[in-house]
Order: sequence, then structure tokens, then C-alpha cells
Amino acid sequence: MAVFAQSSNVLTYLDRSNPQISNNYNLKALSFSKNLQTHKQTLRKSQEISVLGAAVSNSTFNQTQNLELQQLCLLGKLEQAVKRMESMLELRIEVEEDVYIALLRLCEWRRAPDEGSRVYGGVLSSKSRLGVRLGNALLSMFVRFGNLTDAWYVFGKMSERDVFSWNVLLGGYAKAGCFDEALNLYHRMLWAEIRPDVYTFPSVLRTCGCISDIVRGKEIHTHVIRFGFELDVDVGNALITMYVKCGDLSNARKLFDKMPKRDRISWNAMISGYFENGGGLDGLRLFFMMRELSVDPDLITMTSLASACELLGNQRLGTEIHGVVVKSEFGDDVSMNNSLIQMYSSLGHLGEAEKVFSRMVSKDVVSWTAMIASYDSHKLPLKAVETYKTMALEGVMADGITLVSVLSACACLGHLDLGIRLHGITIKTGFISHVMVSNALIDMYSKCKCVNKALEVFHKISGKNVISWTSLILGLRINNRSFEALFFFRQMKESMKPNSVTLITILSACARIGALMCGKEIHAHALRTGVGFDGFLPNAILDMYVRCGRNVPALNQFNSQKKDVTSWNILLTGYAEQGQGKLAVELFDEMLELEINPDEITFIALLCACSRSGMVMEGLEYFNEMKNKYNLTPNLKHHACVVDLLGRAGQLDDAYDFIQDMPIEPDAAIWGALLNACRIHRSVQLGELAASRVFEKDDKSVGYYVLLCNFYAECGNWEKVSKVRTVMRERGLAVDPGCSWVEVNGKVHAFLSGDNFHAQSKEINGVLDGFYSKMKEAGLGDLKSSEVESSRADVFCGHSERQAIAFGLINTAPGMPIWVTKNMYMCRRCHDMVKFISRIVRREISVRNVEEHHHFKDGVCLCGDEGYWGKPGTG
DNA sequence: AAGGGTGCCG
Repeated sequence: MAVFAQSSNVLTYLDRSNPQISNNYNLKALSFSKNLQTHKQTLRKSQEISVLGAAVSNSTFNQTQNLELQQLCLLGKLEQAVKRMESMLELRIEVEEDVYIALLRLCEWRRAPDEGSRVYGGVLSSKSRLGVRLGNALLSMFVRFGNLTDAWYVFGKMSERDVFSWNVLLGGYAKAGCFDEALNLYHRMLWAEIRPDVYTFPSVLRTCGCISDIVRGKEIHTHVIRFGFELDVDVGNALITMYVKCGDLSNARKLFDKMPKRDRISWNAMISGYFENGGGLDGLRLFFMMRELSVDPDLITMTSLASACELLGNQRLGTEIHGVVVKSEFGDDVSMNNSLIQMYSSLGHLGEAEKVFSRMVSKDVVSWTAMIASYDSHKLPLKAVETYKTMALEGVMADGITLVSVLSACACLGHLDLGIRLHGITIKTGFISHVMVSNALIDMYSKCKCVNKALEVFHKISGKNVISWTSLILGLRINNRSFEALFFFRQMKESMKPNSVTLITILSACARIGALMCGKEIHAHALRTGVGFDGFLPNAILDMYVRCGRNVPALNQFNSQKKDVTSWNILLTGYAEQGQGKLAVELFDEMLELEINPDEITFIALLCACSRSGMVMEGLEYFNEMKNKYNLTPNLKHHACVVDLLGRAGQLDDAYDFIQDMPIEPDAAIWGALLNACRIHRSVQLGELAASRVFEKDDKSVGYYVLLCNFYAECGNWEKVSKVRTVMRERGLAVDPGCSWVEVNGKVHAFLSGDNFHAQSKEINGVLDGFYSKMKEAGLGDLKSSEVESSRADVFCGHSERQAIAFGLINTAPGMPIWVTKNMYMCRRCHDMVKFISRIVRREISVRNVEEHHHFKDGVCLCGDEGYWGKPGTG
């Protein structure tokens, strides 16, 4: 009897062609209709007959409606089905739970969130309680669509929940990166006495891995053992991954070795685990072990292997992987090919990366981005931009990472137009809310010299990170706004911990404006936090001291730090700027004795030092030795140094011949060096020739216009001076205003030329007037007169250092040295004046400009009066 | 019946 009851229960779902069963079915149906008939007969006699008849036919109508709707779902006619559902609800026809479930499954399968919401609306309108089956279907759909808000609401409304309900929601939170919520839900689940199953643990463990929480991870591991799942392969794989993500390779490997059964995923997890944690060889060894045990690698094995080639630095392996992939069934897989592009790019084989890219049957946004980034890292920003444009033409939408890569290329090229267009796209697509995208915009605007736009972007970022601050500080620094860079650095420190890149950037800003105290603070901070001993920081500290002209601390730093060729180069550059050719040569000899290999930069510094000290023979000898002795090919900069070397010494024809004989095409800087030499020696004809060559090569850089003005001014051709200035105005080329900085009591004060708004400007002018009259008495001329000024090659000096020095004298104790930094060359008149001041007040005064260092003591300058304006008596 | 575990772009 019991058997019969059970089989009759499932009858309706079974195949009617089975005669035995269909017999049973007919029997049952017969007895049912018999019952109904007798029932009807009794009813017919009563008065209620019509009412009940309507009810019966109504219920069959409803059944048919539901059946037809279910049929539509089976046929996959989603739009029709949803419409049908809505019209049924309008007629107040109850939609059955199973039909709702069928509808929801179809929506989920079709990825149709809008239709899903409409079905959800139907569910909400029905008065019946939300049961497990319907609730689960809703949960599953909402989680698939990433709609956790509605999922959570449904979960709360469910009258009953099973382990599936919990797993789905937990998985949803874990995938969406809501780690706290996921862990919280897991604990609530235990509290509700729901026994977790093999589906629960992978989600929970993934969460622990994502937040690298090894303590929680180990706790969950004990739960796995307690609930008896430690032998399950899938849970085991999840455990391995958790340990890997937490960086605990030894525990991951222990688990891996103890697994009673391993699948390909176990191998993949462990191999990529090694790669992720820098264990290239261990990963490779495990891969070979996998092969020995005849476990076939799959797509994922191959992709992680390809991405590890950079780590292994193994080019042959890369080619072999490529070979295997091409022959395998995943040769056309998009992700696989994306990894191959990245692999070849990181191994330096751009051509191979291009080949893979061009042969791809289908490309996704990752493929395009990989290619754009490859061009970027191979210093081919133009190609990166071109690739981006092709991508856009093919209708592939850029994502945040794509935009970061293209913006970086734009920054390299200084393509402001495209940069602005990209900025528009980031706003339209909403990717500007990704902090890295905003950071890339800051960098792009800074490098396109639009630092004000960079500031705008910066202020709009809601979650500024260290990179945002550092990008802005660097932007200000490279746009000659180091004073503001310091201001932002101070502000940054209130809410954020600077990293070593920030420190290097700010040290360079300190160096620029001579902010020694700030630089010293950073030096101390770097030593305290322990980051000051590695990487680029020691050299950045050294550079700061050198550029602030503090030779004693510079040498202390140099002697105590880890030295590479850059350290030597920094010191050499310092000597070059101070015009200390002899010291530079000595340092170079010392370098050779210690068997440090000089590089290209070493020779630039060395040639510069020789040039500044009039050491023509030595300079030329070093230039020849570069090729013959050190196997270095002189580049444009080295040639420019030689032109400068010969030119400054007055050997203008030799300099010209040297340019004619150059093995490489001379650039604007080469002819600029000759023009400068002609300025010093007032060689009008050759100078004009050089000038025409300069502007053929470069008519955009303000510096060359300034040089040309100074050339004509030096030659006394005022007509031409004003002509050049007119051209500059017409072309919108603005010269930075002259500015000097002086540090008093640890605080940097800035003085713009012609600016009398300083609080102490009255005192400053009083002090300066005193010096002017004393100099006049001593027969040194009237330096105050603007007429005298304008007849000299000091058109762009601005003389702001005079104010800075006067301010320093007023606000520091007698005898204290004064250190001034300025953004322009110092003119001869200022140089004469500071010499005089240093003698009168008996103070050491240092003035550092663009690339010279003047150190005044007792009326003499260490440079031997060989400044920008050239030798005495020639200007 | 459904849900989980491995890789790739800055």
C-alpha cells in the first residue's frame, strides 16, 4: 500500500507511454472523475449549483493561464512571458510559485535584470508568504546581477531559509568585495545552526584570502576540519588559495602534499601561488612534476606560466610556452593571448607581442590595453596613442585601466588636446571616480604644463591616496612651482604617510629652491623610518645637499651611503655647477681608481666642469676617451658640451667646424650652445647663423628666445631685442617671472622680481639703497639705474636675488651665511653687487641659479667671475 | 535544481 501511494504520487511526472504506469494513472483518474460526478449530482440538487460551477471553471482557467505562461518560459519567450504575467496580475489571476520560479530562472539565464525586476514586482504583489524555493530563485538571480540590495531584502523576507540561501548570499558578498559582510554572514549562519557545506567554505576562505587575514583563515580551517570537509578536493583547493593569498606558502604546500586527491585546480592553485609570491623556480618545478604525473596543463596553467616568464626572465621558456599554446586547443583563447602579449612585452620582445596581437581572432578591451601598455613601456607613446585610436574606431569601449595607459602616453607626448578629450571621456563613463584614473589625469596635465588643471582634478578626488598627492607634488615641482609643492607636502603629512617616491620628489623640490631645513627634515625622517638606506633615496638626499650648495653635508652623505655611478655623477655635477673643474677631474680620477665604470651622464658632468673652468684641452681629451677608452657613444648632449667648451673659450670657428663634422644630426641645443658662445664673444654674424639653425629645429621653447634677446642685448642691437620680444608675445610665449628664495629660520621666503608687496619691503629697499650709494661712492657705478640695466645682457635677470639677500641680512644674526636660490641666471651687475655686499657685511653669500653656483666671500666669487655672461672684459 | 575552488591588463 505504501509503495502504491508513493508511486501514485510521482505519477503525473512520469512517462505515460509506460503502459503499467499509464494504467495506474487511468485508474486513478477514473476514480477521481467518478467522485466528481457523484459530487456534482448531489450539488445539482442544491441551489448553490451555479456559484460553485463558476468557481470550478475559474480554477481551471487559472490553471490553463499558468500552464501557458510556464510553456512560454520553456520556449524561452522572455518578453512575451513577462507581459503575460503582468496581464494575468491585472486580471487578478494568481501566478503559481513554480511559474514565478520558471520566469526568474529565465531572466537569470538571459541576464535580463529589467525583466527580472518586473517579475520581482509580481512576486511582491502577491499576498502569499515568500517560501524557500521562490526566495532562493530570487536570491540567485539578484546575486548573479550583482544586486545585493534586493538580495538582502529578499533574504530578510524569506519565511524559511536553507543552506543554499545562505551560500548564495555569502558568495554574492564575497564576489562583490564586501568582505566584512561576507564574514559576518558566515558567523550568523553558524549562529542560526545552519550546517555549512562544501559550497560554503570556498566563499568564506576566498574572503579571508582577499583581505590577507591569516588569523581568520586559520580559524576557518579549523571549522573545515570540525565539520569534516578536510578531505574534500574543492574545499582543499580553496584552503590552498587562502594560504597562498596570505603569503603562507609553506602551509599551502603542506596541505597540497597531504591532499588525498588532487585535481588540475589544485595544481594550478599551487603553481600560480608560487609565481604570485616570487617563487618562480618552485612553481616551475611543480609544473614539471605535474607533467611527470601526466596531469595535463590547461588554459589556466598556461596563462599563469606565461605571466611567470617575466619573473623567471626566461625567454626560451616563453617561446616554448607559445609553441605549446599554438598547437593546443586554447590557441585562440582571448585571455591566453592577452597573457602572451604581456609576456613578450615584459621580456622586451615588442615585435612578438605585436604578432600575437595581430593574429588574434577576437580581441577584448584587455588585449587592446595590453598592447597600449606595451608601447607605453617600450617608450613608444605615439604608437600607444595610435593603438588607442584604432581601438576606439573598432568600437571597443575603454575601461579605467585603458584610460590610465593612454593618459600616460599622452603625458609623455605632451598631447594636451587628446588629454582633454580623454578627460571628457573619463567624466562621461564615470571612470574618473577611479582614483588611479584621476591620478593619471593629474600627471597628464602636469606634463602638458597645465598644472592648474591638475590642481582642479586633484581637489575633486574624494579618496585621495599617496599617489594622488605625490603626482600633484611632482607636477608642481616640474612646473617650477616647488614653493607650492612644499606647501602641499606639509598639508599631505597631516592625513597621509608619504612613501619613498614622495620623499624623492619633495627632496628635488627642496633642492630646487634651496629649502635646506625641509630637506634635512626629510633626511632625518628617512633615516628614522629606515627607508633612507635603499633605492633612490640616498642619492636624492645627496642631490639635495649638493644643489643647496652644502658641500660638507653632501660629502658626509656621500661617504656614508651606498654608492652607485649615479652618486658619483651627482657630486660631479655639483662641482661642474660650482665651476670647480679641477675638483671634478680629481673626483673622476678617484672614481677610476675604485674601478667605478663611468657612464654617459658622468661625461656630461665632466665636460661641463671642464667647460666652466676653461679646461679646453682636458675636455677634448675626455670626449675622445669616451669612445676609445670607455666604449661609450657620445650623444647630442656630449656634443653640445664640446661646442660650449670650445665656444666659451672663444674658439668659435672650431666650435662651428665641430658641429659640421658631427656624425649625428645636430639639434637645437647644439646650435644654442654656439649662439650662447657668440653672445659671450659678441660674434654677430656667426650668432645670427646659429640662431637661424636653432629656430629651424625648435621654435617652441622659451629658453631660446630669451637667449636670442640676450644675444642681441649683448651686441647692443636693441631694435632686434624688442623685435624678438614682440614675436614672443605674438606666439604667446611667457617667461616665468624672476624669483628668488631665501631660507630664514627654516622657512623659505619667495621674492618675485619687481614685487614690493613683502611686509618688510620698506626695510629691504632701505638696505639696498644703502649699498647702491656706497657702491657709487666707491666708483662702481649706479646699479640702481634702470637705464644702465637695460643696456646690459640682463634683460631677464629680474634682480630678485637682491631683495632676497637684503631680507636675509635683516633677519639673521651678523656673520651668518646667506643662501639664495633663483630661477634665472644671475646678471653681471647683480654678481658685482653681491661681491661688494659680501665684503661690506663680512658674510658668505651663496646664489644658486639654473645651473650655476656662485659663492661669495670677502668680495670674491668662487666662480672666478666666469658666469653666464662669460669672461671678464668681454661683456 | 541551484551555489563554491585556479589565470590574464595599470
